Order: sequence, then structure tokens, then C-alpha cells
Amino acid sequence: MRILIIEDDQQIASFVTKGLQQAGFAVDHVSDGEEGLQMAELNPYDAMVIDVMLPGLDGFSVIERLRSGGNTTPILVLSARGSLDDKLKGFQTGSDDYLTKPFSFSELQARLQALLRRTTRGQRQNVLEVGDLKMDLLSRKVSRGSREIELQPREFALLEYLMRNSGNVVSKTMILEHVWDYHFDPQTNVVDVLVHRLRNKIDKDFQTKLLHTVRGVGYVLKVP
Amino acid sequence: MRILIIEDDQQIASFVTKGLQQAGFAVDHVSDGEEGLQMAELNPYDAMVIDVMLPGLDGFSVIERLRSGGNTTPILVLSARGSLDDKLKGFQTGSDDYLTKPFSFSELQARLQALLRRTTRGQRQNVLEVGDLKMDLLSRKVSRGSREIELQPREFALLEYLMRNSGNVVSKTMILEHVWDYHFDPQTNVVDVLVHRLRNKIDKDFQTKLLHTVRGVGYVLKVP
DNA sequence: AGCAGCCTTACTGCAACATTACATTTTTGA
DNA sequence: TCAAAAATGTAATGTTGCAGTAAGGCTGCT
Repeated sequence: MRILIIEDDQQIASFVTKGLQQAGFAVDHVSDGEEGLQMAELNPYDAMVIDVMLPGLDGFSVIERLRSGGNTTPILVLSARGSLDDKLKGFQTGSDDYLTKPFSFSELQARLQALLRRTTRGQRQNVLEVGDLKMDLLSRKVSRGSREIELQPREFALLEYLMRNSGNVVSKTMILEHVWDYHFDPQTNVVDVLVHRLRNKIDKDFQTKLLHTVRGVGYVLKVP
Repeated sequence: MRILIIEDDQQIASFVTKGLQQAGFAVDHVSDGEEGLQMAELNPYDAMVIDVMLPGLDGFSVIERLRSGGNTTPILVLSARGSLDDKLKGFQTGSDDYLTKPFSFSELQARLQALLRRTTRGQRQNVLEVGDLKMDLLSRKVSRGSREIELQPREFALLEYLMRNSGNVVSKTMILEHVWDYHFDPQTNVVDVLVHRLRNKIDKDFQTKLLHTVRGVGYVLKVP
């Protein structure tokens, strides 16, 4: 899940950014409207958090320009307390929810997740399963059979990608794009190494292997 | 479900009263402590929402007198922002949860419902336990095994938060919000330092460690 | 056999976390 | 009310472990 935050207050921005990262989101943060607009147009975000008070191009203008450009990404607006006009204007211009400062992080997270749930309507599940391998996306816990498995962040991201595409072969290039956000060849064997580490954790101690390599193509996660 | 609200600020009172009525609760509202006490003694409420700042008899006195009279109705305390003392005093005097102003209605509703869920099935919890670590919320005493542990207020608040979420990872952001009531990034390592101090007291002299760090995410309190 | 593609292992840089000392704020008690 | 003591916050420094790199071994295909 990729989130873009456009907020000029460094303290709030840092707080929200770190909080969402710790909750497992991939977060980008910019401090002004112009830059935000560019980022939003260049990358496919699952949601955005936009402050209305911004130097230069303000939040509403950003939203207007995004929407008129055909962008339908869900947007959570941050505004100063008690300004009802802001709220109305927010909904009119095409945002999906708002939050007045000061807000609590847990509330922001709750609303953001509600927004994501609503817009992706049922597409995304909270639990992925392949054979006896289970992954809970909310608690970020992974288990095989009755045994819990501890994964590092990168390993988790890789496994998530493999599980979302289970049954299908995913190429190294695709893995690099989705797990590392690389759009070029790193000229190293990062993927190989990570696959190896993941195998040690999910396949090594088990009879039936789930992660198979397809020579010359890539990898598949499936029951044999 | 009957709820009593003791709150002198008319705007907040009206806001909360209407909100809860629309959510299907039967709500009574009074504006001062004396009257609240009488209402609480006369009627069987499922929960109460009490402001600490009240004209005449203040909120804490109300709670104290209710509790000493044998009343065990769950209580949600409303207090001014950022006053840690209030929180502690709140728990000491026998309230069950607190909320600092300004708060959002959805948060109040969520906490109230959590309170009702917690208290209606089974007894109200005055003691939290994780492994051999015990915390008594009323007497504010903490022990591990047979050994008593002295904690500072902040340490106590942190441990309480960890214990209430034992088994789950809590992020630093969440800790900042619930233990410090910060809604921004302090840009310092307060949390790290406090965790270290807490560890010295609850884990250092013991074989099995309970407080584990999850790199990049936060901390968990659990038996390994 | 030879080679390309993959696996395995060891090493290392860096960021996150732990630890410590010290400064500041708050509380306490005369 | 003031000063000592306690509690909490800040910042500098030390440590650890994840993740990226690269070298060398293995495997299966032509």
C-alpha cells in the first residue's frame, strides 16, 4: 500500500510518516503542493493525505487539479480546527474524508484504512493463504501449519507479492519493481539472495516445498 | 444501554449526548457534580462519561464517592489535554479509561463501546497480567514473580499500554500518542530511553525477557 | 563438456536501536 | 517560598542486525 503525504509542518509530517511506515505502509512525503502534484502524477498511490494549508499551491488546488486530470485516488484532507467551510469545500472539490487538527494518529490510521477498504471494495483481503502457509496483513504475522514464522520487512514484502500472485510465475524484473520499487537492473543478485533467505524460513523445515524456481523465467509460489 | 454524562460545557455535552442517542444509547445529561452523583445513585447506568473540570464538586470527587459507595459502573473520564497527572489520578480513583480534549466523537464512541464490552462480559479488570508480570491498576503496584517493582509514573503508563496490547506490536508512534499524548514527532529518542529504563526494572534481573523490540516497527510485550 | 542461470556463503555499510551521561523540569518538604 | 531531590527529557556515543554486494560453487540444459 503506497501513501503520499503532502504536509508542510515538519513535526506533523514526520509523525504521520513514521507512524504509517511502522504500520507497514510505503510512504512518500513532500512539503509543497507543486511537488505533491508531480509525485501524484508520476506514481500510483493507493491513497493521499493532503493538508489544506500549504505554501504556494494550496491543498484544494492540488485536489482540483488532480481530479480534473482524471485521478481518482482516495484523499484524506487535513485542515485547521472548526472551519466548517473548509469541510464543505473539501468534499466539493473531491476529497473523500477530512480530519481537523489536532488529530490523533490512531484516528488518521483508522480513517485511512476505512478509505482504502471502501475504495478497493473487497479486492484486498487481510489474510492470504497458499497451502498451509498463511499471512495476516494487519498483524503482519506469518505461519506455516501451526508454526509461526518471523520474517524481516523485505522478506515479508517479497512473500506478500508472491502470495498475491500465487500459481503464476513472477519474473525477477517484476519482483524488483514491486518489492524494491526499482525500475532498472541493479546489476546484483539481490533477488536471488532474498529468495534464498525466504526459502530458509518458509520451506527449509517442511516436506512440501512451496517456492519453486522456473529456470530462465522467475519464481512461483504454489502447492506442487 | 443507559449512559450518564456529567459535563458542564454545553456544546460538548450536546454534541456527545446527541451523538450517543443517535447511536442507540439512552442518555442522561447533567451539568454539575452534585446532581450527577444523585443521578448515579438513583439509576442503574451501564456506563458514565465524566468531565474532571466541573463547577462545585469536581469529577474525581464524584468518582471517589461513587466507588466508596460500592458503585462499579464503568467510567470514561474527560480531561484537558496533556495532563499526565490527571490520567494517573483518573486511574487511581477508579475510572476505567480517559480521553483528553479535544477528542473526536468517533473516538469517544469507540472507547465507550470497548469499555462496555470489557465490563459486561466478565468482571472489570483491575489487574493486568503477562506471564509472571502483574500490574494492579488501583493500587498502582507492579510485581514480577514474588518481587515488587517500583515504577515511575511514565514508566507505569508505558507498561500499562504495553500490557493492554500484549502479544501485539505497538509502534513508537502509538506509544507517543498514548503515553505522552503527543500528536507530533518530538524528534528525540524519549521512547527508546523510557523503554530502556523500563527494561532495567522488569527484565534485567530475570531469565525470560518479556519486552521485545521489533526493528523498524516498535515493541511487543509477550512471553517468548 | 561448457556455459548460463541459480544457489550459497561470507563480508560489510548503514540505519535503527541501546546505553550512558548530563540538562532540564517538576515535585517535595522544610 | 525556596532549595534539594526526584523524575523526565535531551543528546552524544556505542552496538547490533538487516539488507545489499560479490565471489565461488552447483545444476541442468544444449
